[in-house]
Amino acid sequence: MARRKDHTPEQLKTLIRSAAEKLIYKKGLQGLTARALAQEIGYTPGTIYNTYQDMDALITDINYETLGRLYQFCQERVYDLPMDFSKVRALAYAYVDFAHKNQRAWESVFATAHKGDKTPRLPKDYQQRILSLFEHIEITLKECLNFPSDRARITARLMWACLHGITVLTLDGRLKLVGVEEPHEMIDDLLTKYLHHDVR
Amino acid sequence: MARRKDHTPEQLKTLIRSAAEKLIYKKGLQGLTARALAQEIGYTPGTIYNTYQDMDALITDINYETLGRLYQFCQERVYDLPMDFSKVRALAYAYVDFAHKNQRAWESVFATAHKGDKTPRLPKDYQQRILSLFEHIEITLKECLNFPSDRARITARLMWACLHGITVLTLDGRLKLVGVEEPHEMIDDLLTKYLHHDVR
DNA sequence: TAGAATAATGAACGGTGTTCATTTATGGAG
DNA sequence: CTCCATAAATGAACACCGTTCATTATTCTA
Repeated sequence: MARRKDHTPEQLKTLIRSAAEKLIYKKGLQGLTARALAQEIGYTPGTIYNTYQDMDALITDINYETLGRLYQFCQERVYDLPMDFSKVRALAYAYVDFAHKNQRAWESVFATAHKGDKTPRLPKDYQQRILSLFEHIEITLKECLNFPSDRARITARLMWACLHGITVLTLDGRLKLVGVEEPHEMIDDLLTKYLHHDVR
Repeated sequence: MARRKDHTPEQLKTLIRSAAEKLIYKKGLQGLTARALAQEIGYTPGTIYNTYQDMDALITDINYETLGRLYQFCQERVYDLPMDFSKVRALAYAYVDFAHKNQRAWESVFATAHKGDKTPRLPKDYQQRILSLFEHIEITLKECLNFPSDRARITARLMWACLHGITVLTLDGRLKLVGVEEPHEMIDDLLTKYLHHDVR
């Protein structure tokens, strides 16, 4: 068949993306193959390549979507909280909670693909979305803990790195062996000591 | 041909492993394929499967080796340092420095393989080697900063998580965009605030 | 020296991403 | 209403991937 026009190009793109997200949710990145995806949406593999240049572009698109959801998730968790330390903590909790609730999608974002040597420069929108996450922490530090701008910048990045490490280690089933405590406890420990150093 | 016996089984295992490490060093995990590896050592793919059950077992073995090198690297960096904060800091530096010097190998260790759902329980030796790393930090905290045992345990894990996060974010070329400062600076910032909170 | 044991092979299977000539349904023009 | 240009979907094909295993060639043993 050809030109079925069951879907407009945009509908098709959405269809592909949501089917791909479903596959990642169920089986992880490994489960996302062109053929499985095609089967899922009732098309053949070739069709996917009319919409996305390659599977990598699709994955990047999904990761972009995931970053957006992460951002929104963090926003909703903290927007109505008082402007004090509890808001900073809630923001940190939100990050690891999102990762745990969306494990496979989150792993996909940070999977070290590194196909060959080419560092695949990410699209500008994608970069901007990452920056937004940093800015959110940065602003929160300024507003809630009265951090000066430069200090907030540095701290935001360090905080993110630590959160990221905590998340990786608590998510990765292989490392369960280290007896990691609940991530929230680790965050409490980190924040009360690291941040209060400045605050007091 | 058959039974060439150019190499004893052990020689062959070493040959395979070092050739595989070379491939990972040059091209990353993506570059390590059974066929490329066979070519590298002058055998055919089938031969590899006489030595290793599958490619995963080979990778696990290499990662085990890498963990050993990491441990030794950290030891050598700190063993002759005075028993104070500078030793703790040197240990943290050692971790990120090793990761940067052995980028591809380090990535291989922490690559979220997750083939399917099966969490591939790691060999006992492998687990022990990870534990050794934690213990090294733990002991250092006790000896250099007079941490009580339980506090050292918790702090060692948190410290490792943060180091890990810092390493990931500074290594991943895709995330260069966040303007991460030198990892040493981040570590200084983290340690002086987080650890000194207890020390003072 | 004959035969058993074993190391290495390489063809084959089912999987992957990707390309592209071909086919086919459709929207518009005559 | 018919025809055709256009666009959409196909599916066969290519070059890879990990893995298996009957076969082959070599060495060791008796």
